[in-house]
Amino acid sequence: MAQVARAAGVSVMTVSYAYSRPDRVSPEAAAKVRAAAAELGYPGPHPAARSLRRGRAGSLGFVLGERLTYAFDDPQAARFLAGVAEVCAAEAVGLTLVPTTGEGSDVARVVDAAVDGFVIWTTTDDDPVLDAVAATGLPAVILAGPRRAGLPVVGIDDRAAAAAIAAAAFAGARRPAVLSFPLDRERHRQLVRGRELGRVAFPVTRHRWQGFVDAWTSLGGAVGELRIAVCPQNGAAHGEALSRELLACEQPPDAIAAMSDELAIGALRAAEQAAVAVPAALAITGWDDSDAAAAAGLTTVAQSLRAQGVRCAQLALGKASATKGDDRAAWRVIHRRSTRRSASARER
Amino acid sequence: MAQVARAAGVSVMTVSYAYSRPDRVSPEAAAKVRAAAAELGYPGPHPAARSLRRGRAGSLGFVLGERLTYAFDDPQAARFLAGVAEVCAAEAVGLTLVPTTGEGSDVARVVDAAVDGFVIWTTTDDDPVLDAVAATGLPAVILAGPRRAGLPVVGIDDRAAAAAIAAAAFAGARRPAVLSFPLDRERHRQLVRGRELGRVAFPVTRHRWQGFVDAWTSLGGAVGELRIAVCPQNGAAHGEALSRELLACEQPPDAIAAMSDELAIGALRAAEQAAVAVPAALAITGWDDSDAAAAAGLTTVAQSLRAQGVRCAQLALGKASATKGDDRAAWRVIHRRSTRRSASARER
DNA sequence: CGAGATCTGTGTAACGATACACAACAGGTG
DNA sequence: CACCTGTTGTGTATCGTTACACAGATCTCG
Repeated sequence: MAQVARAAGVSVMTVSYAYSRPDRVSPEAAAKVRAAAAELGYPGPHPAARSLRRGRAGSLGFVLGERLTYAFDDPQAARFLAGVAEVCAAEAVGLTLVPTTGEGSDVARVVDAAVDGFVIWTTTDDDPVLDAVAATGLPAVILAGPRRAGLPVVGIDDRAAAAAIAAAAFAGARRPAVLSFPLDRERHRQLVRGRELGRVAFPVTRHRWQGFVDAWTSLGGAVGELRIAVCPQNGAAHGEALSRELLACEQPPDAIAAMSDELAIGALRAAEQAAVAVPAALAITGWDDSDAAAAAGLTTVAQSLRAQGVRCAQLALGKASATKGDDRAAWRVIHRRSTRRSASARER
Repeated sequence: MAQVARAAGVSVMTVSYAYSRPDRVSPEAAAKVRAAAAELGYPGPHPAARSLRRGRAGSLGFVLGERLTYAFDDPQAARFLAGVAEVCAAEAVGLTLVPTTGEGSDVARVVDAAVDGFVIWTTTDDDPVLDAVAATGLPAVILAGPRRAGLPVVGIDDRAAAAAIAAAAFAGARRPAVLSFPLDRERHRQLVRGRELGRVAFPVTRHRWQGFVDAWTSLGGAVGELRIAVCPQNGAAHGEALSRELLACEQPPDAIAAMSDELAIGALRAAEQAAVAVPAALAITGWDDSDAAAAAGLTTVAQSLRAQGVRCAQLALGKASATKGDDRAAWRVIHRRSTRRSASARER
């Protein structure tokens, strides 16, 4: 920059202003600076130096407990990130996906991210990444996730929503089952009975599970009767595989509540292959009201992950102020033909 | 850092080494530093300062000519980004999505991104963002896009692949049509005849179009007979809407070659609704071999955008060296039941 | 016509860290 | 015991900007 200043016959500050606040310099001076810069091949202010001096990075950090590619493998994450990205674009701020591998050693990397705040994808209660983020002292918002002193949480009331959708799924059922997200980072794929579940490290999974239990017990059932199929990841293929296992059991389920539309659509496919009638012999519910859910006629929980992404980003960038307590987003159950609507209506 | 050094009774350099190269200091010194840092609430080295001094940012930039949310709205972009993210995670480097709105003024923002290199999503030939990226002097790789002096391009031979898939789509057809990506940033949604196309600013769209023309003319047809439906964005809903328009014409097409599986799946839906038999009355082809294409029995071009993402990221991070000329990825046509396979075989 | 407001240009002092070179000391070795 | 090697700790210089305060020139307006 000093060289450009010399070549242009002006001071460094004039050069600096020519880039960062063009209205602060005369058109002539600006022209001289541009010419000198072009001559010398000066690429403009160095981002790191600018960021150091200004005290802000011009980017929002996004953190997952999972390995980084998860952000693009899970459709729910993509919907959420679209909302985050929307705000970033509007504020002319970058979106930095902090590199994570899903192993423990990532903590240090969080600290190395040049960002002005963090949005944290829902993770386990004890994820060390949360401590690392908190240690930076930067504003951070957690999606639907574990609560951490001082950090706002955005999300819906998963337990209540789960109870509401499960009421539709389980009405008139005798052998209910659940297609679940992972319980923790270790146990990834299995079939369990409701009683044998043990500790569930992911708060979202835990809350939805609790809601499903609420619904079933309030219909007069026992926790032990609920079967739970844990899918290793969100995705129709996983839902299909686990549903096939469920349907191959001696006493196949007659109702499946899934924690996402993708898993539920997998269940629909498995039912079709096994020639099981939906909803007559098997009621199925999803979660999220994706386009595919609408096309498939799936009863589901409508929530806008995109809107929640927007909210998280605004909070993390200080463009909105936090509400007292959690930031509860709206949700509602959408009844479609994958559940025995009339039966459910009769029961009430 | 100076404060921490004083509190710990060591020099600043010892503190610095304690964070960046723990093996360089004795365990005792490291412990003293940790203790002092915890005491003072020192959050660790400032990323911008570190980045300024070290001369690297620890992040890879991703640039789209479109508005930023496009990265999560287009399934193809998501697949590609998953590959990019994979490399970033492995190299412990961040992935910074550079904010763009799709308008002209974004150029300055590219320069403000603290990154070590750029991966550029396919864009128009004259996108000013390309100049801005080139001006930074940082390594940059363009996906399938316009070629720019010095910047490597990664992609498949779109023209050849388009000719190959269109041969399958158009075999035995009399009224061929194309479901296209946008032609340029202005004209977004329309039905055109092959002749009236004018300049196509997106190289990918142009090359595929040329390939489609190659195929049709080599079957003895004329360019003017080819109809082209320009979809405003990649997505099944757009493909469906435009296909409906095509099928509602006086002389509906009997073959549709789409530039993506998503568009093609929209065409399949439109055909179903209009009760048009596929492939008997209407052959349909896609592009990309997504899971949905396999499920729908769609004839398509298999290419791995994820692998191309990996390649781009490695090149941009200097983890692989460029080949001479373009970096051509592999592709092949997968024949499924959406085209008249036997007819096409007979023709040969 | 003079007081005040506005515009434009300048010098200095940080922002917070690390590369490098060197010093001090420990231990191993012939 | 001199010599070499490896380990650990330390100062200094520097990375490239921009905030701030101030000075001079020009403009505005009663």
